[in-house]
Parts: sequence; C-alpha cells; structure tokens
Amino acid sequence: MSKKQIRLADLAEKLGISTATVSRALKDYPDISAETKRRVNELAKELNYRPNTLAAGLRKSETRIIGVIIPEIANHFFAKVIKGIMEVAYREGYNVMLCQSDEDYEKEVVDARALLSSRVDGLIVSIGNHTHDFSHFSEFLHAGIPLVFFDKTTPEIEDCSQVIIDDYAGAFQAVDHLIGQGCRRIAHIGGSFEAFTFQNRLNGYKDALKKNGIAFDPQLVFPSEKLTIQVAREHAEHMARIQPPIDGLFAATDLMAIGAMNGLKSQGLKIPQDVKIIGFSNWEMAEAVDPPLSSVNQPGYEMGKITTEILIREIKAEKEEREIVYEKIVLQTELISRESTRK
Amino acid sequence: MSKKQIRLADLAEKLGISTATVSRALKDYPDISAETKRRVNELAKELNYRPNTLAAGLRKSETRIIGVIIPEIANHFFAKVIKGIMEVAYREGYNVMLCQSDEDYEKEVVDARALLSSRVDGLIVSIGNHTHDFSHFSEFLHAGIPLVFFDKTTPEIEDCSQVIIDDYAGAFQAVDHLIGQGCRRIAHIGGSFEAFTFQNRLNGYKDALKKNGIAFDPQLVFPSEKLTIQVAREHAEHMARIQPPIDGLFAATDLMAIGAMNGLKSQGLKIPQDVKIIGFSNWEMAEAVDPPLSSVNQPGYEMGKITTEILIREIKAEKEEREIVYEKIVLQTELISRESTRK
DNA sequence: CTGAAAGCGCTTACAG
DNA sequence: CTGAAAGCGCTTACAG
Repeated sequence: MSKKQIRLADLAEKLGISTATVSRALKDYPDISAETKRRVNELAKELNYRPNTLAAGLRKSETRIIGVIIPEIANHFFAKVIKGIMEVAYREGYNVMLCQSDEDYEKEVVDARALLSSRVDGLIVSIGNHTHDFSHFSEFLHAGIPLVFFDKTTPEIEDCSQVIIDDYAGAFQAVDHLIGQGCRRIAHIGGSFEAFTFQNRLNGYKDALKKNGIAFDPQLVFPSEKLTIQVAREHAEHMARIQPPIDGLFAATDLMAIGAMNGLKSQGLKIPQDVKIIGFSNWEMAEAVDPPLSSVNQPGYEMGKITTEILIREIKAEKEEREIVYEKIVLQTELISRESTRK
Repeated sequence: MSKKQIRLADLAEKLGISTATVSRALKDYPDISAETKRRVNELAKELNYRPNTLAAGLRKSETRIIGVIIPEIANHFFAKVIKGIMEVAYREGYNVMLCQSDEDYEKEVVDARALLSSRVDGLIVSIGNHTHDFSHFSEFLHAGIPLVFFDKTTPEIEDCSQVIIDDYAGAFQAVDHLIGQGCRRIAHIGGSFEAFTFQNRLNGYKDALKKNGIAFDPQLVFPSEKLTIQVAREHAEHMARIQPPIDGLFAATDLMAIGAMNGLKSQGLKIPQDVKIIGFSNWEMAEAVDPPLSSVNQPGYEMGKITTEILIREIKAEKEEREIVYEKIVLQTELISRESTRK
C-alpha cells in the first residue's frame, strides 16, 4: 500500500497526456474532448484521486477556508451559532477552521495570526470580553480578507459587517415583563460588564425599571466573571437574605437563571410565588427545568447562518473586486413566557 | 493600504539578502549571524509578516491541521470533546478543521474527502449512526494519515487507535443501582441501536436485569432515532400507562432522562417516589433539574484530550517513520447518585 | 482540442 | 555565514 497520494502528474503519466489537460478535464472545461474527460475521470475514480487543495489554493490565492474565533465552544449559544456557520459553509463548499479564545486576549491574538497564516478566505469572530485592542483583527481587513463580527462586537472597527441581537431591547422586554407580572424588587445577575452584550442587558434592565418608576438599587446587581450554575447559586443564596426581599430576578443567561432558581429554592423560596425569574437565551433546557423558565429567545443558529452568508457574499465581492457594502444586522429577540414568571 | 500580504521575498528584497537567509533567520537557525536575525525579525515585525503556512505546508508536506468529524456539534457531550481536542491542538501548535456529519452518511463521506484534500496531518472521528461502509476512512490510512476514533467506533478498521468509554459497564452500573434502590420494573429509553454505543448500553441494561433475576420485557424498551426532550416526553407519557406500572427508568442520555422526567411528572407521577430515573453523560444540567438527576459520568473533555494526544503522537511517529502502536483506551464511567434515584 | 511553461510562497540540500 | 536553485502540486495565459 503506497503511502503517497496520487497527484495530477500521476494521472497524466498513466494516460500519456499533460497535467494541464488532466486538470481541465477534471474541472469539466468545455474545450476538452468528451473522450478525454471520460478517461481522466475514470482513472481518477479508480485511483481515488483527491486533489491537493493546498496546492490549488497557493496557486489561486484562495483556500476556501473560513476561520472562526469564539470565546467558548462548550456553551450552548455558541455551539448553535457554530452549527449555523458550518451548515452554510458546507452548502457553499467552504471548510471551517475553528479556534477557541477561552476569553483570553493573548490566545485570541495567537489564533487570529494562525488563521491569517492559514490564509483563510474570511473570518468570523465573537470578541472576547477582555479584548480592548483590535489590531489583530484589522490586519485581516488590511490584507483584504473579509471579517464579520457576531454577538460580541466593537464600534472600533468600522470596515466590516456585524450580526448582533438587540441585547438592550431583549433585557428591557424581560424586565418590563417581570414588572407586568407584579415584581417591584428585581435583582439582576449579569456577565462581565466589560462586554457590550452584558453592558447592554444591564442598561435594558435599568431603563425598564426607570420607565416603570422603580428606583435602581445597585445592591441588586450581581456581575459575574464566570457564568456557571455554581456562581449563580451562590449569588442566589446571598440574594435570599436581602431586605426588603426581592420578588423578581433577571439573569443574563439561562444557565445563571437556573443556578439561581436552585439557590433560591434551596433557601425555601417558591418560584414563581415568592420570586419570579427570567433568563436570557432560551436554550433547550429552559423548558425542562421546574418550573419551566421564562426567557428571551436569542436565535443563535440563525445568527450563525446569517453571519456566514454575509461573509461569503463579501468574499465573493472581494474576489470580483466589487465594492463591499458593510451590513449591521440586528436580530430581534422574543420574550418566551413560562411558569417561572407566572402571576 | 496594500491588499497584498508581505512575502518572504519582500523582506529579502528590502534587506538585500536572499529568501533562504530570511527563512532561516526567522526560524532561528544556528548558522545565521545574530545581526542578520535581528534585522530580519525587526522588519518582519514592522511589516506584520505572517508566513504563508499553505506554501510551507506544500513544501514540507505537513499542514499542522487536525481534521475532526463529529455527528452533531450542538450536543453537550461532543462540545466538551471538541473543547478537549482544541486545547491539546492549540498547545501543540495545530489548527483544527471541524466538520459536522449531521448523522448523514453521504455528508460524512464528503467531509472526509474534503479533509483528505486539505491534507490534514491527522483525523479524529466519531462515526455516524448509519455508517456501515468505512472506505472513506481507510483512505486516510492508505495515505499514511493517522486516524483516531472516539466514542462511536467500528471493529472493521483495525489500523488505528480508539478512545471509548465502557458503555456496557456504565449502563450495567446504572441499572444495577436502580435495582439496588428497589426498582423491579425498569424501562429503558435508548438511542439508535444501529450505533454500538447504544447497543452496548442496551446490553448493559439487559445483563444487569439478568444478574438480578429480573426478566427482560421488550415492551419496556424505547429506541429513539432523535434524542430530543420532546421525543422523551412522548415516550414517558406512553410509559405512564404501562401495566404493571414501571418503577424505574434508565435513559441513554441525560437529555432524554430529563424529557422523560417532565413527561412522567406531567402524568402525576412522583420522582423518585413512584419512578426512579437515571441518565447517562452527567452533563451540567443534571444537577440543576428538579429533582437532581442521577447519571453515569462520561468524561467528554478528557476523551477529547486523550484522543488528540494519541493522534499527535501518531503524527510524529509517522513523520519519523517509526512504528505506530495502536491503542485502545477505554475510559471508565462513574455512577453519580442524586435525588432522582433516592430510596 | 492539447501542451509547455511559468508561478503561487515557501524550505532545504548543496555549494562556496 | 549566505545564496542559487530545485521543487512541493496545482492552475492558467499563451501558443499552436
């Protein structure tokens, strides 16, 4: 069993024709005779010829690889986004090179450089919470490689498209809903406020309070660096002791909402009778917990698809040297009301 | 702003030296003068030189890319495995090209070919449930590209390593535990029995019954093509009507266990008083549902790490033309007992 | 309808 | 300590 892979040259030699002709025959160029095409394709199939896309890529300066940098893969929202990305990429004939920045700025930089060195045709990024310098991303734009941000983005880079959700409106909706259900003392578990998404959710929370004439109380806000069930549970145990007692909770992720729900229940509080809870993301588990969790739907899968569609459109435009029109897509959230906020 | 990326030749020209010297200086070859190295590195940094790894890969016949094919990315177990894969890959300086087969045989074949064409240095695969022909994988071995299977594997390909868990033992443990807690009529929700993993879990279930002198009753087994909460809930609603009534349930995934828990609760059954439930995987949510779900821990993250470590070891061995010793690693599962199976 | 030749951007054996 | 040259496996403009 040979350890070498078949090359165009091997096919050419066996058929007694040039590599140029073999190359064209495989691509079904119109000016190659039907008979030649038949012979070439037959042999290619017989020998399991797999074209070396690196070589082709080097020659054509296109790799048909899309680079993706996300902070954390084992997160249901990002997993859904990646699923959307991969489906569109597959459909359009692109491969996906995936990097996880781990919310680590240095790693994000290293990943970005590796993808640049891999000469990806385009890049999709959700920026890490602690990233405040973006030159590792602007390098792509200088090199003419399209870049689309989703979810976590920055106003500092202008020459690129972005796909986000309306975090502010979603949070506003959520808190307005709680108030509509009778809550007056509403706590908020947020993520790192360094990140725009969590900053926006906090602002939506504040403005919904204000609109309803409820004073903002900073001691009801719990920022969390790590968004784990455990952290949320600890917050909740603290929350249960606040006086006057809280009667509502808006958590910036469903996972935190569920952790807090457990924590509050373990302190003897009843959901929704004593405290009504709403999360953010509406992932699969929200309806499976007890009581089912109200949430704000965040369409991750659609986000991944749209982001990739825009990116591929820009890759094509760049190749054909057409002007790229940058888009800013704001996906709407949707309030999903379940037991956990019932009156 | 130029749209072309800097090449080795650009650096060489500006410095008035050859590309060979620049190449060696950047790699810190010992026989290049310190002064030349300094000048090269300085200019490379100033111009943001990013070596084209395609070109280097073509020349060296190594891409430092690991290909990964998994059935479904938005699945917590696989997401954890990928996380493990990416961490080791990053540490060892490899990029990861990820493909999702979607439990679709045709797509799996297309993905495998694309990765072969990308000349990945190694491949990691979890085989789809409906795959019964494996020639798209053996092509890698013929080409001298190491391949490691994890979780879903096949005895039909011998020249490769695999990392699996002991599904049989895990299932046996789970059902034995239920019996120990007093259950005698134990239902089983399984996945597609085409897949070895689910077949093995079924066998563990059967043998645990047998060991404890309980007759196997086929009407208590619910195979499921789609492993969703909804499907599990429907099964549960059916289960609730079985006579004599069930008093235990072993579900082949936590998601199914949780769906079934909801279904049974909605039929007025109490968990664990009327029916004790145990799942499989022990993902984050298991301890967050009400009552907390007993489960069999399946170490996905470790699985991803070990798989990748083995693969990289084999890539190195292949490159150095050393003999590769194939390994079969069976990770042990662990029973996690929580409220849902309390006596 | 087909081929010879150049070139994509690197690396490395060979020579000096 | 450095350089000239070949070559990795393709594609494509040019020529016939």
